[in-house]
Amino acid sequence: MSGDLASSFSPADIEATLYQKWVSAGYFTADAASSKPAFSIVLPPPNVTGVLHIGHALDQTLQDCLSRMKRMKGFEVLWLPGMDHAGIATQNVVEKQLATDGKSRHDLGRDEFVKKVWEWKGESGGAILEQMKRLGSSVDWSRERFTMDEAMSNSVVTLFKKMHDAGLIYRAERIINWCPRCLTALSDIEVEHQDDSGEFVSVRYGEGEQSITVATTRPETMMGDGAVAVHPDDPRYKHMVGTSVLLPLVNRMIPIIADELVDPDFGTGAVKVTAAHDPNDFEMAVRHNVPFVVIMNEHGVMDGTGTEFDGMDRFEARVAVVEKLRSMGRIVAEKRPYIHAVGHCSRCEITIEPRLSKQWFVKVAPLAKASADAVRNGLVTIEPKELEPRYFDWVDNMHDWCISRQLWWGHRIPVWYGPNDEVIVVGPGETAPPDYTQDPDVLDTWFSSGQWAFSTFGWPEKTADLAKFYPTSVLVTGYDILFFWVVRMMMMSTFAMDGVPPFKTIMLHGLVRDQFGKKMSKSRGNVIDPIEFMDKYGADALRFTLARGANPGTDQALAEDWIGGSRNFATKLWNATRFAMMNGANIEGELPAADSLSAIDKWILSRLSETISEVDSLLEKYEFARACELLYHFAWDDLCDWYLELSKETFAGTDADKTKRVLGHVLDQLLRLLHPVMPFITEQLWTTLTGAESLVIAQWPVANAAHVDKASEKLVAEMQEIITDVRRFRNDQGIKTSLKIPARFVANGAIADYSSAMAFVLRLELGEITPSAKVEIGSVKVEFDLTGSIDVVAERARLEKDLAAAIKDKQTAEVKLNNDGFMAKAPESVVLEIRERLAKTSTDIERITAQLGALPKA
RNA sequence: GGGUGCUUAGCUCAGUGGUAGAGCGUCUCGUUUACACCGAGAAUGUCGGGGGUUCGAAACCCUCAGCGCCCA
Repeated sequence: MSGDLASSFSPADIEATLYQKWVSAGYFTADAASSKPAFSIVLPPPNVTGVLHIGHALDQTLQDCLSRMKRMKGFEVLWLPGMDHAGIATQNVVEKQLATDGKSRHDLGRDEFVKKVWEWKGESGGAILEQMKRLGSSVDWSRERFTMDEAMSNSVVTLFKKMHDAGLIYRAERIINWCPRCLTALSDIEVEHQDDSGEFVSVRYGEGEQSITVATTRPETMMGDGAVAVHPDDPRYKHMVGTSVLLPLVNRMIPIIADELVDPDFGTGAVKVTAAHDPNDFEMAVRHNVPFVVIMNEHGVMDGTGTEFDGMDRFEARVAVVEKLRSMGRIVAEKRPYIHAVGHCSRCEITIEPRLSKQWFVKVAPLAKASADAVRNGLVTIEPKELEPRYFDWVDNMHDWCISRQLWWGHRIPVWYGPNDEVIVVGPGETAPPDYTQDPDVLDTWFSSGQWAFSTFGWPEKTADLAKFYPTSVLVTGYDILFFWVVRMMMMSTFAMDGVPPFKTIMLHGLVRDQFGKKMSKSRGNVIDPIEFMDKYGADALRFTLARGANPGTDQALAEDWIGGSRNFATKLWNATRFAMMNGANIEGELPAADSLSAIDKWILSRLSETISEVDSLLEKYEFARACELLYHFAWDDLCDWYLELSKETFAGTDADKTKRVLGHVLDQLLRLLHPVMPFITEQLWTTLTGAESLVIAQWPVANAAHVDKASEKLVAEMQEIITDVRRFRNDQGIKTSLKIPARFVANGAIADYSSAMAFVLRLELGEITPSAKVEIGSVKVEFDLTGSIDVVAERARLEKDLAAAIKDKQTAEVKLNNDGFMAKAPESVVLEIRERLAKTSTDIERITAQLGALPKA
């Protein structure tokens, strides 16, 4: 049967074929009518413009691990894939394409442009989904969704109307984040704050007694000032509150107002109030009836001030205004560079301009409260729990959400305006009166992706999918989008689904960083391309590395060397399975009864049983890293380095049937356990070993408690100690590993039965000998007949090192046992353990001392 | 400024009260018929500093220092 496995493992030879096999067999297709319990995950939809990056690879590896494990556990698993239409990002891509022909979207017109975007999507969009297949993601392709699909659109319009009717959507004139390049409003989360180098200028307003100095980073907006504000308790300005000062450049009188919002310790303690161009100023203006003076157009160009600055870009104007003020002697102080946080468009990086405009908003307070309560009441669990405070911090302090975008690519706002300013929301299947016109804007992308957990199941129709798979079992995503997407999913789902949140658990993982823990970025040149590494090392190696690094909620560093290490692990599995099969490992019939097995067989079954229960419980707790670590060491250390080695003597003999069966069982179970993390290689090995159809639909291992055998574990631990010590002796003595040494075991009890197994591993020739050297471990003595004399210096060094270690251990134990407090208060088991340690070290010291004394003088 | 983490072997990180661990790297030896993508052996840590609690602290508390992230 081993002929079925190539002599070396080549991932590229099996991956694509196996994936195709799984998809064709329909293993990933969920059945809503199934009687099995449901386990569902919706894939956080990647942008249609995106390519697979290492973060996706991590995210999907973890989701696939869970999906595959649950499938093996007998759940009806649905992992639903799809993509996000990514409004601004996608529109930008297509606009850029048009620009190469010197065209803008306006040259095409709205309908033509949207058609163009769809064309682009058909040709180049969604490359990422093909790349997912490389990873082995077990998603249900028959249910692939796109946030701009008609069904999604139906959901979006229905929910918009429902929210509007509930008073949760309103239209208002507010200061919003405006991108002067994308020419659209943005929500708070689409703005990235960076520390920029700017300037901080103090300008004197007014004349003589009636003057006040304001400090600002945005002098160019002063022509839009409607007031100057001070803190009500500020003694410097108290007498001026209620009076007016002259606003330079435009020569307008503006009032001095008092507002708590002003920080008297900041700058001069007096700030200009530019109601139409700053969110804080806007708030103050509303409180004090300060007029809104608009001085800039949508492109960020000065407009309507009636000064020479009209027509200048905002940054040009900033310089020019300060220059003019300086010539007028009105600049009191200047500070450059002044480092402060400035908002940038997350899509094009241009500086955001706060802009007064009429937009649609979601009133988030009641939604956010329901979302917070769902977690507080335990309806939804956040894993790891340490990230809960971050979640609460966010949902408890949320601003209303601006959802209208001045774009063409997206779900059009289902609002129509009548000739006399009537406003109606047109739901699915409804039509607006003929003389009405639709709002030209589209909805924020998050408004549709926020519905992903139920719109994908066919809501608002009462579908079988919805009934079976909502709420989803777990959401797996990076903590970096907790506030972007997760919170929106929570809010919209909980509202739409009558209080049932979209998932039972939110499992948050960290970011993948470079080998030094630095953020990956194009400019640093430290970006790891998952495709490149899958080509080089195989998908399983990449997946194993990522899963092994995935400690809950924390970032992980990733280096090519470590992926190489996982590839080595895959190769190890391959070779071990090949070797096992060459030796007749099989799964025929029942496992032999425990009392008929050797201690070595019983030991590996015991270790297997422990590994199964630990790995299972760790995976259920989303402890991927620790689960992988256990599997790695069970496979490499216990199975390969010890069990296979210790079994070689048995395989060389005539009574190997039971061991062949045990080995077959252990491999069978191990491959099942590893399958969720390393689906390809395990499938190949397991189907070869068992001849069964597929590991994808095989059963998840269940620990057999009866196999746990502490006595055998202790015995094998003793054997390991003996073997290690003899190896060290051989090594210190410079005896070639290939050289067989005549030797004899002097041992009593169970350990004596395994002399030949140990001798095989150690390359000792057992027989009656005249000993010329020995190694003693506890009560076991291994004597050797070395033809020449031994290297006394090396042997003395070895023994002295052991002696020193034993003396040190003995002292630590003595100190504890002589400590009255310890004896009085430490639990009995601990005291017992220390006593045993003392006894062991004492005999060790005696024995080693005697051995040292018996050594010939150098 | 508000919040929240982190500091353990050369690097990246596990380790929630009982003799300090892993992977990668390093050194020595090795063509032992699964595997050199391997095997065997070895070296390496006042667990950031200081104080405290405790019979016992890498772990719990206080404090200082340094680094990071999120939000403003």
